[in-house]
Amino acid sequence: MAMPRTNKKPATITDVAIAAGMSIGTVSRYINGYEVKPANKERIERAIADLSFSPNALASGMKSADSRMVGLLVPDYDEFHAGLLGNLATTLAQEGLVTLTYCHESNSAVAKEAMRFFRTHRVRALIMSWPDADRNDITEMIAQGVQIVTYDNIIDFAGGDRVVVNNREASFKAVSELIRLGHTRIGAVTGDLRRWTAKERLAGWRDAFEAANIPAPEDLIFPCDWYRADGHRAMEHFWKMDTPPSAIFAANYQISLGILVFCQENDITLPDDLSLFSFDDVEAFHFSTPRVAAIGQPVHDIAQAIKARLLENNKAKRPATTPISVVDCAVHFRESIGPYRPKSV
Amino acid sequence: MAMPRTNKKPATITDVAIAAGMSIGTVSRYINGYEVKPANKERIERAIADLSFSPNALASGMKSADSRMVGLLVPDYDEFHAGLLGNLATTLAQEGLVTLTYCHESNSAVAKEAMRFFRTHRVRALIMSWPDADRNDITEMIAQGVQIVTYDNIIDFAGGDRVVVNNREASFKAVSELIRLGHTRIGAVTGDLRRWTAKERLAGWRDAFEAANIPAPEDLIFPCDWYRADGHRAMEHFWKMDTPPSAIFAANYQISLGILVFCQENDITLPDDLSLFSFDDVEAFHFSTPRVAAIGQPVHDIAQAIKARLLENNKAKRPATTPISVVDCAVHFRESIGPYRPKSV
DNA sequence: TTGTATGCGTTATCAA
DNA sequence: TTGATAACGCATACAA
Repeated sequence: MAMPRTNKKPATITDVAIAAGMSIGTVSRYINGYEVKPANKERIERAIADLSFSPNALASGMKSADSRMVGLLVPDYDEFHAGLLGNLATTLAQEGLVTLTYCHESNSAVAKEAMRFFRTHRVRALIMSWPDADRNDITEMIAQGVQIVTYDNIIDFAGGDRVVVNNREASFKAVSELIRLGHTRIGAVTGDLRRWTAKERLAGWRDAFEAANIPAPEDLIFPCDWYRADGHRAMEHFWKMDTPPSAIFAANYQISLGILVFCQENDITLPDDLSLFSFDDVEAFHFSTPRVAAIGQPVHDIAQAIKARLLENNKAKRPATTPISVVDCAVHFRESIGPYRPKSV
Repeated sequence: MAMPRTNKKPATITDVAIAAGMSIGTVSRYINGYEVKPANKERIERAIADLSFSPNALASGMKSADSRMVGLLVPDYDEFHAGLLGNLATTLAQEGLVTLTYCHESNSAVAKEAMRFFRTHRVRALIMSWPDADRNDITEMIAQGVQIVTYDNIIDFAGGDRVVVNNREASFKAVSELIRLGHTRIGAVTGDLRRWTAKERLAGWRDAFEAANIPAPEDLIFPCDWYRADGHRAMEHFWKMDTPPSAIFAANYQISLGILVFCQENDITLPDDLSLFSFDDVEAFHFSTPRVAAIGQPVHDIAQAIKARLLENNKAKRPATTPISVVDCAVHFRESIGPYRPKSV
């Protein structure tokens, strides 16, 4: 029922002090966990309950010049980033930290606006996956003591922390398994090769061939963007080749979904006609037939690593021992990969 | 590189005023969009750029008693809620509003903490899906002028706005289609029947039978919780029956996934052995074989409806014309449903 | 159109 | 251990 808004103003610390019959200093100290006389403590607690007082985080943040907020800037609210956000927000809340989110959609203007937003809100730290971030914004924030943590991205500015997964090694394992299964024509749908992650994942693909002493099929590298349409386009391209790949390594899950769509449309059966290994493990891969082999990024561990960085740097005020944390991925072999079999014509 | 944090303090509005050679009042007005002399405007703009000043949202929010933050309290960061968050955060950002998130995990203690959190941060509005919310918290917040919007949930307190989807009607359509296909033994895996949404969806199931003049098979109602395990348990139960259902209506996607798992495990083929219609449409349903028929909640529209509520109530300061917005779901018929065929023994 | 001055709810510094 | 008081950065009422 939309009733006229009453706007009873929230009780302030002064109200509490008056109700409890003491100075606001004492109340403030109680709230912040300093020692007060047990008798006073009780009276304060009762006053707080009576007035249903809750401290004003804005005022406290303004005075103490610490907002206790951290920003999270993601390209997208896909399954991975939603999971990251969830884990991060929850774990940071336990430390009394708030998470502000912004989604840049790979759009510079939006990202710029996001930076403005985070600066305006005086976030104490900024966690982001945005390689094109404006250098001026970043350096300005760092100069002001904002901790910058980049996730799975390399930006070479001074003062930032980095958390990454072992992209290269995990990719190596996946592709090596394909090679072990007898595949040599293994396509790589790389994602955006201007990005560090894409480069690393492709490097893992190369490593696998090198380790197996097989020349890497450079003609099967398909550079593109990160989306479904790219996976689909890659398949269109591959399937027109004289010797198409017998297996594919896809650099993220959206690309893989695009590949799956193409396979559906063209009656390509996994793993008989094609083996597929994907970076990123999503729910859809568990319910497709066959289930898709995938490299899972451990969202929980990543969130913990980021948190550790934040606390370490803020609590101890000392430089991190190492500026980069590496988190290991899980590699799941599933039914979408199978032994190489020569193409029946 | 972890360098010693410099902590250069951010420029304040006073700094800007000095640099521009005028009073902070003028600068403040410029920032807030009031008219200033063009000449002054230029000087202010330059000063702001030189100092790379960004206004302190905490201070401004404190002064104006409006944090411009809204809270979002969700049970989970699943595909649906992640989508909602994304849409909401993006659309609200366009209005200069910040979204704070908290996930209660259906846990009272966590939810309680979330309420404390939102009150402390003086959110101007709270969007939530939490039927067990503490009445005292709610009424206190409403009294203080916080707008409460419940999503797809009914809490009967005065002063709240509600946004819901047409659960009952959409369910009716889905089940009617199953009946049209010849099914009469249609199971209902209901989710938590203490919840309004669950009741509504079950009511839609009943409506369909009534409209078809068929007695509803009450023995096929399986009350449970909302998770994968519940869908699995439901199937275990059904499959032991003398006359098991030939079709199933599942009240959310997690339940459906549990059902899919059971079918995989027991070689139950969709739609030959069983038809499945699910509430909630997720990516996994598009990539399973067969694709799962589902009712999609239009996350974008829901976010817009919520936004409309927020703006309406805050801009015009008048009561909403109606306290409840209904958003229509899309009903997708897909290959997981097929004509009834008598069970071959 | 602009300047001045007050106060928002806290924390922190200083004496007591 | 506590009380009084000065900031914190900004918006705004009022005066000019």
